[in-house]
This record gives sequence, C-alpha cells and structure tokens, in this order.
Amino acid sequence: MAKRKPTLTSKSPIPTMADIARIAGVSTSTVSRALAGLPPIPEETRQRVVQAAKEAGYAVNRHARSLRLKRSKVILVLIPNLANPNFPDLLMHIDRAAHDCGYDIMIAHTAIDPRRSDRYVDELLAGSIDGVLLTASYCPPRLLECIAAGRRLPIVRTLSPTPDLNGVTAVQIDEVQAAYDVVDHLAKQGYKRIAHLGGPPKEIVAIARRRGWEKALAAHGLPATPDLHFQAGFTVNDGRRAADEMKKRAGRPDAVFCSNDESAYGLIAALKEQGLRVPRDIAVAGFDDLSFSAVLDPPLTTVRLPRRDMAEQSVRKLKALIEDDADNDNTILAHELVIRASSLRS
Amino acid sequence: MAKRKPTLTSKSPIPTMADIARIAGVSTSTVSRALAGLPPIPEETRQRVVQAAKEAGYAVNRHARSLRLKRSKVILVLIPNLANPNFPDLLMHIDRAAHDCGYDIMIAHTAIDPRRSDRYVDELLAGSIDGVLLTASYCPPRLLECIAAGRRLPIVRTLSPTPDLNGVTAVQIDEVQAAYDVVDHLAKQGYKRIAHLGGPPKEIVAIARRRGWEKALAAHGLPATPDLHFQAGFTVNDGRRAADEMKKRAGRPDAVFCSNDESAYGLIAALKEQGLRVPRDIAVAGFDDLSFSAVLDPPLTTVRLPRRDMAEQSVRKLKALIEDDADNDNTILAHELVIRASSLRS
DNA sequence: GTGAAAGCGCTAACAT
DNA sequence: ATGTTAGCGCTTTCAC
Repeated sequence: MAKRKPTLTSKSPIPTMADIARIAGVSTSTVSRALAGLPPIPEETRQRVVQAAKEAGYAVNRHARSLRLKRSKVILVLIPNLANPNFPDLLMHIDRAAHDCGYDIMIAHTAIDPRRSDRYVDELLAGSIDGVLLTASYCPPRLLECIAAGRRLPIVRTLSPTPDLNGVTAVQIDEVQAAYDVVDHLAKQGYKRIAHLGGPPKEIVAIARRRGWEKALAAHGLPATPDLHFQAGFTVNDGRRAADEMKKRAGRPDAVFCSNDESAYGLIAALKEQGLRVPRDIAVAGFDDLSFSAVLDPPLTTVRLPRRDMAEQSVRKLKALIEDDADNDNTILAHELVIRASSLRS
Repeated sequence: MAKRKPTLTSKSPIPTMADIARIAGVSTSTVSRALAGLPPIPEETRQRVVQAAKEAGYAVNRHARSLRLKRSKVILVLIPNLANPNFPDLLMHIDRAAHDCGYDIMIAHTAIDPRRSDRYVDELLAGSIDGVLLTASYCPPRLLECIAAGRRLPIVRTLSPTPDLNGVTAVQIDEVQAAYDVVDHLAKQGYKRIAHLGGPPKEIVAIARRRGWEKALAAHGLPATPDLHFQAGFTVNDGRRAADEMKKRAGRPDAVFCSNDESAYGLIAALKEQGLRVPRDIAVAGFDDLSFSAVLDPPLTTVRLPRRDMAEQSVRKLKALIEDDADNDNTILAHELVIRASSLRS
C-alpha cells in the first residue's frame, strides 16, 4: 500500500459509516439515510445497508452525531444523595421515562461536591447535554446566574423545588397541604397533643411541612406550642435523638407527625426502647411513604409522594422544553394520605 | 458583511473555541492548550485566555472533544433494579469514584428491557463510551458474543458476577464463605435446627449462599434436610410467604438464615404476627446489611457487603482497563459478619 | 434515488 | 511560543 489510504481498512477495530458504505457499495449519505429509515431510499437498498451494518457490528458514533446535530439526546439528572430512599425510586422512573423518549441519562451527586454541579451547567450551556433535571432544592450557583440573566434553559426541578427558581419549570406536590392532611387525620383520631419532628430548618420542604402542621392544629383548635415542636432532621438518628428529647420534656405528646419517614423510623425504634407502645401510648406518622414503611412494626401512616408521576411529568416537561421550546410552568401533582396502624386509635 | 463569515459572530448563543481565540487574540490551538494547561504556554497568555473563556461563559463541547480524542470519559453503569437497596448505595460510590477519576457516568436499568442493554454494548463497540460496569449477574447477549469472539473490552462486573463471564474482570466477595460464616455463627450460638430461606433458584448468588448454608451445617454435624429449606426469593413478600409455609410444616426451626436482608424483614414481620418472638423463639439472620437492618426490631445479624470497596475497586479496574490496557483479573474482597440482636441467645 | 462535499468544535501534528 | 491545518464520524444540503 502507498502512503496513506483515505478510508479505514479492516485494520481499524471500529467500523465507521464509510466502512459500511464501502461494503454495501453505496455512499455514506445513503448509509446514513438507510439506517435512519429516511424516505427516498428503496427498501432493497435499505436492506442491503442494514445487513452490512449488522455483519460489521456497526453502531453510530454518538459524539459524531451529537456534534453534527448539536443535540445529544442526553439529559443530566442531579441527585443530592442516593442514600435518601426517595431518590433511587425516582431515578428509576426517570430512567425509564427518559428512555421511552429516546434520551439517555447521566447522573451526578451534588451533595458530595457542590462545585461539580456547576460543571454540568457549563455542559448544558456548551450544548453538550440537552437538559437538566434537578431532583433537589439545591441549585448550582452558575444556574442561578443564568436564570438571573434571563436565559431560558431546558431545566426541570422536582421533588423539592426551591423558591429561588421561580422561572424554572417545576413538578411537585403541595407540601403544606399534604402535611395538613396527615395532622388533620391525627386530630380526627382524637389525639390532642400532636407534636412535630421538624426537618432541617433551612430545607424548603421541612418548612412547608411544619407550616402544614401548624395550620392543621389551628384548624382543630389545638396548640402548636414550642414544647410540641422538636428540631430534628431527616435521618433515622435524628428521630432517635428526638425521642430522647421527648423523654426529658414534661407532658408527653399523644401523637407525633414526623417530617419524613426515616426520622419516624428512628423515633419509633427509640420509643419502643423506652417501653412505649405505638400507637397505643403514642401515635406516629411520617411523610414520603418509603417502601419499608409498609412493613414496619407497626406499619407507618404517611404521605405517599407520587414519585412515578413526578418522574414521568418531569421528563415530559423537559422533553417539551428541549424539543418544542415550551414555556416554563408549574405542575402540582396529587399526593395521597396512606393510613396504617401507627396512627390508629387502638 | 459579505456572503458568509468563516467564524461565528456574537449572534450564536454558544461560544466556541474560535470565539475565545478571537477575543483573546490568539489561535484556537493556543486556546486549547491554555485551557488544558499544557506546557509551552506562558502564564500571561494562559491567564488572558482563561479570562476570555470565563467572561464568554465558554465550556468545551464534550462531543467535539470525544470525537477528536476517540475517548469520551464516560462509563456506563448497568443496574438491574434500583429498587433493590444495594444498588443506590453502590451507585453512589461508583459515581464518586468515577468522578475522582475524571469520568462521568451514564446509567441504564437492565431489568426493565433487556434489549436495551445490547444497545449500550454497541455504544461501547462503536467507541461512544469508554467502559461498562455491570452490577448484576445479567449479561447482555451481545456482550457474550464479543467475549466468545475473544475480544477484550473495558468491562468490569461486580456485586454478583456470573460464571458465564470468566474472561471478564470481576470484583466480588466469596459468597459461599460469607454464608458459611453466618450459619457458623448461628450454630455456635447453639441453634440446632437452622433453616434457610433460599433466593431465586437460578440466581448465582442465591445458589452460592445456599451452598454456604449446607457446608456450615455439615461442618457442625447438623442436618440440611429438605424440611429446613424454604424456596423464597429476594423480596419482603417472599419472606412473609416463607413464614406461612414454616407455620404449616412440622418441627419449627430455631434459627433461619435468609438469603438476603429484605426477605428477612418480611420473615420477621410475619413471625411476629404469628406471636413468635425474635430471637427468643426463633433467631434470624440475613445477608447484605442494608441500612435499615440496624434499626430493625430486633436489629438484624447479617453480612455486610463491602459496597464502597466494590465500587472503588471496580472503577479503578475499569480505568486501568481503559487507559492502561490492563489484563482481566478477579478480585475477592473481604466481607464482614455483623452480629446484632436478631441472632443472639437471650 | 444517490453521491459529493461541507462543516459541526475540537486537538495535535507540523510548521514557523 | 504560537499559528496553520487536517481530520475525528456523522448528517444534510445541493447537484445530478
């Protein structure tokens, strides 16, 4: 062979479109069209190309395609922390929904290193990824700048949207109302001293759930006194600690609304260790409806987050934002109060 | 302006390297080098370029770069099912480890649609992604073909490697030995009728764990009779059903080794409903050490999977396979027996 | 119906 | 120390 052949020979391990073109005896444009199933290609030619591609083990190079099309069919999902059991479930549904729309997903944890998330906003701005799904209240600073600058970007936030991002499409539930519903249920069961285990004080959803508790108590003419509020957090251990605190304070509550299921798990475990029975001595309710809440002893009354709907709607909105240049909007999904033994009068 | 300008003007919303070059008054190669921090660029020039890039909100287009470099810095993680609590934890560690190595991760569920996983093998073959991390025993058929054809690909399998893939680098624990250790512990506690809740009969890990049970019983001169084996599965409900079956059979076991934590959860819940006390009437042990196992009532004795080590080693191996053309090998990680109240003699 | 050719944005020889 | 240039693999006008 002479100096250099313009096309790849069998030496190269990865077949390109040019290889397929040569094998099928057509041009690369025909291969491209045939593989894409585009109109002006007769079935006979198409078959020949498809066959050649198959035999050569050919697959399009996604980067070449993305570069050319200026569209990658990849969306990024920013996840604060997969250890929180809400996220795997959500992510699973996002994955399925995205693939149904022809998108692949990249993921990145934001809790580990917040600066990392800025890098991904850059990717979005650089056109390397088509859209971003925010599944937490945290918002990359770079993104805030863009919003402030009035840029419309394909971004959807779900699960616990922040108020900082009013211009950004959101898919969420009415957190205040959902918390209200739980506490309303407890009040209707006849409990009089209904305490609240608050989440992290700056977390937007924690604040909303606390507001729901206060509103429901007010509606039932019950006190929301400071001795009924316990500053906790979202972890099992926060729930345990709250139980210790509860023991110290005078006038035990007869029911507790926890700001999430995990803290309820810890609370219940610790209350039992104190020799109390749930719900006989003290009723407990949570928020999230994690899968384990149904098999807990006792099964936990809680609010079911519509994680599947959230995922599907989020992806659908994001797709519309990317492909149809849709407008930003806010979707409120229905939540569901799940009543189980932990809150029922014996 | 004349017909067409060769470079982009401010009209384009996305700045390219050419834009930065123009702003900084240098060529694109200088920009490329400066941004990459490559040697022969004086600090002064570099600063100017970096500044220009920053002000223009420039970010490299990953597809152009990947196309050029024939390397994407993306690895794909195939996850069978995020609903299984092992995977979020594993994925979290994989994400962190990958990013520490400069890789982004794409994920795809395989349980939903097995054919989808073939598509990703194509991507690997097409050079669109750099490597694949298999986190389950399922292996895409297309991949099997490649292995059979003797191709060496950057693939690592972990968590529950299959025997079909002997040529592929694996990072795992000794499942048989780990199961042996649990049952050995139960036997040493003095339990005589140690039953086993088997997982899905074709799951490689389920088979291994059963073997460990049999070996340990044999070592202690205890029977592994059919009436002590319960065909269950890996879900909470499988555990519940096993408890029903247990009630029917004569001669209740005094201890049960469950093939995973989730089935142990269901078993314990159902045993309690039958009025039995754990571990007083019947001891229970699991396998996996999910986070809830520590807060269960009673806390569950189990085997801790070294998920973090698995993730880190897997990523490290994959990186070596990709970048250093390393050889395939097998890594066995240490497991840990976690003894808690559910298995202790009262 | 099919092919030639341009060019997406980048990096790395190869000049200078 | 910096610029010029080729080309990664693909899609898509535009010609024929």
